[in-house]
Amino acid sequence: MARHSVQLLRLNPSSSFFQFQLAHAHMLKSGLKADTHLAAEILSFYAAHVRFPDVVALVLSLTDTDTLSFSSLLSSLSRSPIPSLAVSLFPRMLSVKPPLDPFALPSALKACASLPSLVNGQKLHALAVVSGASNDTFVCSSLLHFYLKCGVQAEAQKVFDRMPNPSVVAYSAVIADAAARGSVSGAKKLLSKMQESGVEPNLVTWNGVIAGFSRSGHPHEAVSMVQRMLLEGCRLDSIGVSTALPAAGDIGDLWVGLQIHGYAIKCGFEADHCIVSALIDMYGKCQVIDGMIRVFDEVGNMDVGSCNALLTGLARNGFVDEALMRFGRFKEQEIELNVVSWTSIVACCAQNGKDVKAMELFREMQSCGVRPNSVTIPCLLPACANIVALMHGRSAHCFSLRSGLTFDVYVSSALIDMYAKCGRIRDARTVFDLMPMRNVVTWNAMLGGYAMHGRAKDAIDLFTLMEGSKQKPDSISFTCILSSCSQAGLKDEGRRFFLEMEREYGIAARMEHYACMVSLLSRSGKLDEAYRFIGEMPFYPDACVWGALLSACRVHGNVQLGEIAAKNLFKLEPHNAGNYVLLSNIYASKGLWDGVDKVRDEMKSLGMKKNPGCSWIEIKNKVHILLAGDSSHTKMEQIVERLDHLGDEMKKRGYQPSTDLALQDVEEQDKEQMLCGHSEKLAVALGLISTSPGTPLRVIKNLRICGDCHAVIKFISEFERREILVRDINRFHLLKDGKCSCGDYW
DNA sequence: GTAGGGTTAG
Repeated sequence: MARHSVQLLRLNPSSSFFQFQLAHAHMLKSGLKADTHLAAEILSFYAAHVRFPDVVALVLSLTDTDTLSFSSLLSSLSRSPIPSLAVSLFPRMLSVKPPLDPFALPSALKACASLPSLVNGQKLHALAVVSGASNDTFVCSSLLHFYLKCGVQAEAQKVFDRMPNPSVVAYSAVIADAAARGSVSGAKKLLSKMQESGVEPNLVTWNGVIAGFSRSGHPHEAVSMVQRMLLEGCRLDSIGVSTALPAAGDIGDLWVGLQIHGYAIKCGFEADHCIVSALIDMYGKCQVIDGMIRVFDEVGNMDVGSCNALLTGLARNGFVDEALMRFGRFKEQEIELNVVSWTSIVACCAQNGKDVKAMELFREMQSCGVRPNSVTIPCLLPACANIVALMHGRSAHCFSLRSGLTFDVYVSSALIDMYAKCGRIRDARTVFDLMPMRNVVTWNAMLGGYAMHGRAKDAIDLFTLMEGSKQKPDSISFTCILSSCSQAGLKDEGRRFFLEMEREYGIAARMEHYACMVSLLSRSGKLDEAYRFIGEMPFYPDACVWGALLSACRVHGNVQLGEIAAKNLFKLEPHNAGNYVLLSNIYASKGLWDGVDKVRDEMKSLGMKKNPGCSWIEIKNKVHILLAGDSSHTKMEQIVERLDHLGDEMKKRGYQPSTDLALQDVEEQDKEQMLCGHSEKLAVALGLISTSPGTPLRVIKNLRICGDCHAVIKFISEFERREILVRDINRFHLLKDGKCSCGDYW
């Protein structure tokens, strides 16, 4: 087709999309040398109609692109939702003569930064150097931004250092980056240096440093920066307002928050979606529920961001049902809920004991077509871990693998924790070993897993590995290793770690470290030493410390120290019935029934009831709950029958029930009956009758496993040839062939 | 026609 026939198409801005496509098609088919005028017309049409892929297709099809303005093309493509399209034009851009339009580089770098694509950006950097453009202010600040975005701070620093007179933009970028890395002094020094060299910070500088401090956990610094910018004559713009509000919320200073709110109203910023969300968030963090709801209700059109902020604010303040109710209403109103909305509601449930609901919502979000991301998974997994829903946890693992989320440290750390808490310590270790990057949370999850499982040797080996790695142990790592030593009765090792913590790592011992040491000493029989240790603490011991001593007194039958520990606990935790029960058990084990009576009377007069024992067991993807002495389960008759049968078998083998563990002073036979009703035994029996022979069982209990149940389940593991895993409040017991992984030391 | 800053989920 001849050129004139194309022109016959008479393109003008009001031509239809079809006409433009037709012209494009003719150009391709006729193999015409580019008619730059026509091409430019088609290009601008495509760009104006957000048809960016068509733009690229057209440019790539042109044979003569000499006079094409790559800088304007790249500029619009780099700001498009698909910046990779800009990158796809690079080869063509480099082949034209003259090779480089000086205005094209910054846009091209912007595209590389937003992807981000380190390799392509580095090529552009090289090109800038070769073509002598590397001293250009625009090119330098683009390079700076690109390297910071790719996380290559050293390169960014080099670019900055080579700038003879850094611009405001360059200063702003490095200052914001220092602030975001949490370097308060670094950011402030740069700010001073900038002002000394005669460059005044502008709104972007201030907003950047405020956002950096706020996100890096320095909200006080962020707020003081707001005050400083005001003193220096800068006023907050709408972006500044939405940046400053989360910081005000984080320091919980309602007065600051109210002032910013008032200012926002004065400026007429109330309609800004980001500001509305930030306001709701601020009121939520300051626990001003009515303020939060008022802001939400006053916005005319519903924005997902403000809905999400409201859900989080409600959850944060314990209004879980209200959050669920609102969430349901948002769905009915057909608000386009996004991944943040779903993650918020999953987190809300998981953090407030609604574990099953959290898992249901996780499934629902997927069926609504919303893809969970690297934040959703760590929010969900603790719910699976809590109720040992291994199948659900595993399916979240599969999802993460398929979506490439396991590379995220938070996802994998949460997986380690989930597997460990579901009794799959080896799976936890596999996840750990496969991780390309680990942070302190990862190491602690694995160490904590070993501690829970009583695998002291593995914990010590891993701890040694950690000491030799780049990641140094923190206070929590030491809690894990001390707890491992305490579980296994490794007195000398525990002492060594305790000393090493302060001497070599400069970590001051906290309450939980003392509690571990007290537990370590007292449970290995050194009760007096443990008591002396408490006396030498640099601060007042809390309930965990006394609790460790009290439970060791029960194991060793030490009445005198038990009474001292209990007396302190009654003062610290007047409403915790568990402490009364423990003391009573100590008396009962020594046949001191007067003491038992006294404790029972005291409990009665204080209106206290024993916390009921409760166990969970997952059978075929369904979680069953069993309460001590509760006969409401539909299969209770069969459960009791099975336990009776097992009891007979045990008696035949000379087994004696350990009756000293029952709370009350009752007839021997009744005591035996009561022990039968413990929830962990009921759960195990339910597992036995509901699964095929040989299936391993996993049970969780809300309290410490009772000594009699421990003995009975050990027997069951051998008699029924079952591997039974019991997770109690403190640790795991893996019962197999009549033996327990805890070595009867717990 | 070229560079920089915002809310809500861990």
